[in-house]
Amino acid sequence: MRDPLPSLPGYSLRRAANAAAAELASRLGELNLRQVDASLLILIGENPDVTASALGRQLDIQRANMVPLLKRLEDAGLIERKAIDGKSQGLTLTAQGAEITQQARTMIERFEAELLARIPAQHRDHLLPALDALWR
Amino acid sequence: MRDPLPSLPGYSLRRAANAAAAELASRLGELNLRQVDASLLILIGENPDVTASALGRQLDIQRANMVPLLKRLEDAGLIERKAIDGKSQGLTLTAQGAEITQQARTMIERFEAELLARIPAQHRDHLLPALDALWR
DNA sequence: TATTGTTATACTCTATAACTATA
DNA sequence: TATAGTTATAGAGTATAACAATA
Repeated sequence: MRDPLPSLPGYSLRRAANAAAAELASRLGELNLRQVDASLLILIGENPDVTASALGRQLDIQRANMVPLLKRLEDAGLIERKAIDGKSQGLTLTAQGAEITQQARTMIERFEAELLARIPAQHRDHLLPALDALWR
Repeated sequence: MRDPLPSLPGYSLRRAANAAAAELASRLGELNLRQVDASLLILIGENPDVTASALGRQLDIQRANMVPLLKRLEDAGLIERKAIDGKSQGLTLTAQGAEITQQARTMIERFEAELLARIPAQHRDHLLPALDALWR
């Protein structure tokens, strides 16, 4: 079939992102985590007592949508909430959450290394700077 | 906030793809098209009498999900179906569909050019080959 | 007045299973 | 037996509006 779409960077960007996301989702599934769960756990681990609102701003997730995401992590025993003041809650990893987060980080690092390994060497180091220019 | 995620190519891939998709969606909205509509119209224009199943295979969209997509394009008067044999239907653009498709292609080409222009020159030509290695 | 956390809700996208009819 | 088109449905993901309580 004639298909001019793959020559478009924006189209290839979406297809590559979808392919990578599907593969990572499959691997993180072994830890009963989705990508967004892993992102939240990593950020909470790096920023103890961070608030739900701050996490949402960092990940471009709206406040209202953070509620079920955090509830899921809390129900799984991976994070804890404690009141900072009357209206804010600080989030931290539980011991179990820290352990799962470390496993997820190891898994993600391996995945990222494998992703890069698929890219021909002469293009490899250009991917991240090029992507950064598109969203940061 | 400490955030190690942007250093991960897979994460940046998703963020860049989302940012690009949101912007293109906004522009195509002026033509009352979504990205998937534009992709379908372009492929149908390039491949007259293509079947719904073949389109789905090319775009990794399942047969069942093609039904509402094509119905929408047909209801908008952009595509037509005519029986190839007892079970297959050939899809073609209507005159109006061809016109809208041309407008979409012009819009997309401008968008793609602007995307590439944002990437520093020394990285620009590496993006598409790097992405291709991740999904093709 | 702005922000935090929350509830409720709706819409889109996608995945799965099943069915009919035809090649 | 495999394929094309379709229907129905369920699950994610996301967007919007509104509310109470607090900074």
